[in-house]
Parts: sequence; structure tokens; C-alpha cells
Amino acid sequence: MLSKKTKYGLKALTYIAKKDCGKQPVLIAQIAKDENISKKFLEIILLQLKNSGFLGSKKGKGGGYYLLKKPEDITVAALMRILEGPIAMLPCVSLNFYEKCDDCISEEECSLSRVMIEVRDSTLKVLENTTLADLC
Amino acid sequence: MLSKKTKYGLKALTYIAKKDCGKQPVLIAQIAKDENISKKFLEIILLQLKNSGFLGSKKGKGGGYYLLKKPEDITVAALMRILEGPIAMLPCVSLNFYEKCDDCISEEECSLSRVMIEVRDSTLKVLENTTLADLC
DNA sequence: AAAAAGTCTACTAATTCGATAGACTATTAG
DNA sequence: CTAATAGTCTATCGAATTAGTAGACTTTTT
Repeated sequence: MLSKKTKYGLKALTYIAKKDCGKQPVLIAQIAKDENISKKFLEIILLQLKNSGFLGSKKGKGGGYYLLKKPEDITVAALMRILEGPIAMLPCVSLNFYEKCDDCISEEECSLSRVMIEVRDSTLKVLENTTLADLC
Repeated sequence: MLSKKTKYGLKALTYIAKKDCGKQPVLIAQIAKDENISKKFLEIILLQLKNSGFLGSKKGKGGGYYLLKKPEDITVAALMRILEGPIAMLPCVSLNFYEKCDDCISEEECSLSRVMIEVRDSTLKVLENTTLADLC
């Protein structure tokens, strides 16, 4: 299951993408209200997305957040990796967050890796091919 | 990511399935040792799998755990639902653990549900078609 | 100077995760 | 009958994570 953080982040970005036509920055408070998200929690999430290069921000009156890339160029997979971490079900089959399993003797002998690679690939096929533009 | 509980459970069942030819029950201690799993933690896991109808057990000398079904009839999806819970990424698109999202106004308007249904279906396609027999 | 709006630091409560200890019960071998 | 074996039950436990809150601070605009 996705954490609320990831869910909120995806929803917030979709919200910004929808409003972003006029290039007028979008307020945290407005997103929080319209999407039923705790404002304080959303602040943390949007800041993280800014620090990851997806969002820009402007302070003061007329400020807010705006996309730094075109919605078509932002995949759900990339966002999930920032907000949620690994997409794979096991660390030893993760492409971006690989880690050795501490209980497995050898990677080849692991009975689970084959299935989990299949799951990973079929999940990525969807997430890499879905962009913010598709969510709008 | 899968919890260690799920990972250990799947590994333990695979282990039992491999040894199950002679119908001689398999010891918790033996699985724990060979698969590098905490014995006490494994006890809890196997008990849960027994209470879910996948395993039978025998106490006393010569006891242990054994499969109640044929490996070909036990899907990884079914096991994951017992050990891990929902397979879907959002409660509102889960087939077996459906719950309404508290933040969403309406299910139809949710921008995320379409993608998450796709992910769910492609994941299930793999997990429903992989059985314990395939892991051996 | 005042108001607006993002940023930063610091908590907190609740839950989950992984693991452990020890007593109890059922079964079998001798 | 009894000793050993092996699963079962109860009770914790520490660490990490999750979701959220409070409030001070900084930058920008009017």
C-alpha cells in the first residue's frame, strides 16, 4: 500500500498540473483545502518535491508552487521513487534502491527473486508509462 | 516492499513444499536454521498459515508442519493476502481489502484510481499465476 | 510597514515491525 | 509411566515509521 505521503504528493502534483496553464503559482493552502490534506503535512511533501527538482516555488504574496517540467515528462514511477522509495517488493530486485537481503545465502538460489522481478517489471511497465498529464 | 514476515512465510512454505514429497512433517527449527530466519518469529508466521488453512501440524516427536494442499494449488497471491494484506496500492482499488479513502470526495473523480487499478491488475496477473510449485 | 506565503526546527502520539522469553500442551519412544 | 520432543500461547520489548501539529523565521509584494 502507498503511504499517505505518496498519495497526497501525487494528488497535489496533479492538482498543480491542472492549474498550471496560466503559470500562476498554486498555494499550499488551496491544494490542502480542495484535496482534503493536512496543510502542515503537505508543506513537508511539496518541499521534498521541490528539493527533488520537480517543483519550483515563490515566496510572498502571489507566491506558491509551480511545475518545473511539462506534465508529460513527469512519470508516476519517478514520483513514487522520491516519495515512497523502492517500487520493487524486495530490496534485492530493486533497480534504483538495490540492497542485499541479509537472510539470503546467494542471490541466484533465492526462490522469490524470479517472481518478484516479474512483478517489478509489470508494475514498472504501467508506472513508467503513466505521466502527470495522464492523471489530469 | 514486502515485510520480512511475508518474505519469511513464502520462503518457509517453499522449503516445506520441497521436502513434502515423503509427507514427513518439517521442523520449525530446521527451516529457521536453513533459511536464516529467527525461529521465534517463524513460529508466529507458520501458526498464522496454519490458522489460514494452508498448513497442518503435528506435535511431539516426529512432528512439524506439512502442506494441506498441493503446491500447484497455492498461489503466491493468496499467501500474500494472508501475510501482507492488500496487494493493491490504494485501499479503494483493493479487491479483497476494499476501504473508502477518507480524503477522496468521490471515487470516480479520484485521479489516481485508474493507474492504481492498472498496477493492481498487472501485479495480480503475475501473482495469481505463480504457485508454490513454481517457486520450488 | 504590513501582509502574504513558503521554510525550518522541533515535537508528539500511535502504530507497526521484528524479535525474544518462558510457560504450557500434546505426542511419541523407551 | 516418564522423559524428551516439538508445536502453542501469553507477554513483552525496542526501534523505526507514519501522520500530524506548533510556532518561529524569512522572503517578497503592496
